[in-house]
Amino acid sequence: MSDSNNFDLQAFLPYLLNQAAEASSLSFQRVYQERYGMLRGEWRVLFHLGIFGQMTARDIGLRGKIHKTKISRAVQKLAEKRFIKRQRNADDRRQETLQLTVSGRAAYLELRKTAEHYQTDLSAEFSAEEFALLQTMLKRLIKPCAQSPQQRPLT
Amino acid sequence: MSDSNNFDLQAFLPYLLNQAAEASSLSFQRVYQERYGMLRGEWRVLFHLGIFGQMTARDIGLRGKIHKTKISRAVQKLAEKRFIKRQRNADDRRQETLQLTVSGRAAYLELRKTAEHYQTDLSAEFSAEEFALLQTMLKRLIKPCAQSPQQRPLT
DNA sequence: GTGTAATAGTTACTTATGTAACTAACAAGG
DNA sequence: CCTTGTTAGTTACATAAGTAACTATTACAC
Repeated sequence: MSDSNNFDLQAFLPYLLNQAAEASSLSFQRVYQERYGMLRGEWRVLFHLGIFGQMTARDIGLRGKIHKTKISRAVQKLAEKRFIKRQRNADDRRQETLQLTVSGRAAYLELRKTAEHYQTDLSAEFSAEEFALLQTMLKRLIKPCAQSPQQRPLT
Repeated sequence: MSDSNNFDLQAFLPYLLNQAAEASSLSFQRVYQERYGMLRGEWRVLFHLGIFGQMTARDIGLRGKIHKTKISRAVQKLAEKRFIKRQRNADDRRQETLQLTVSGRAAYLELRKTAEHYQTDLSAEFSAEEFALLQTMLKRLIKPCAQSPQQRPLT
């Protein structure tokens, strides 16, 4: 066994997950990229603010496990696009409170609708039970592997 | 509904898959990176050659859906490390036949063993049926999204 | 207060990678 | 042959992103 050539790369979970993540991202990516000129980090920050309201960069990083330099850059781009408003916090002047502008909220709602449709399409591949199980299993995979604060390149 | 804040980012499949892919890659990455100084593209090429024997860069790209420039760079690195042997094909002198050297095969076998252990650990989180279903579902997600030949950044 | 440590966020530097342009080799029609 | 088109693989250029160093601010001990 230690020399037989029977390793199944297509069954190796990190590889499989990576391929699935790539494949499942393509269509959605096209929308936020071609329509709003956003990168991955940007839509993620946008969604965090759309969902949770005003947050600091730190909050977003903790919740989304995103490295602070990625957030810093995404925030700059989103501010240039006038999608978010930055306001230094009076209590602690190191922090900045971020929130969506009107057009930022519009972009968020538009992208959220796209995401919902996309999710519907993806889930149509499976039964409701299967899909729910898939989500549960993925969440279980995420938790135990205590993710390092720094984000690393994928396998 | 179009303005309510109930979108669940943690349930959005491209996001979930991405997080799961990242989390599940970390430990394995540590091994191939710290032990062999390899990047993602390199272990993938190494595994293709370990599993399928000699191949051209083109073959690897087709099978693994990896962009040719990534392969070209990975092949260079692996050749520098003396893990693969490159040989111009006599029939068609554009092509190069790649195969593992003895030390390349040793690295492959070592990493494969690591991968197998790692896979075992991951699968221990679930029942055998659940784990098999997870793999099946991921494969189904990969197929329909006809992946573009160029690899794109993840969502 | 004063000094030390910790935190929020930015920037510099290096490396990685996608895109497109390129070289070299083959194929096929004339 | 010679031209046109295609393919295997590499390289150049621009952009993305991780690491570490940095600035500014706060917290805490003394």
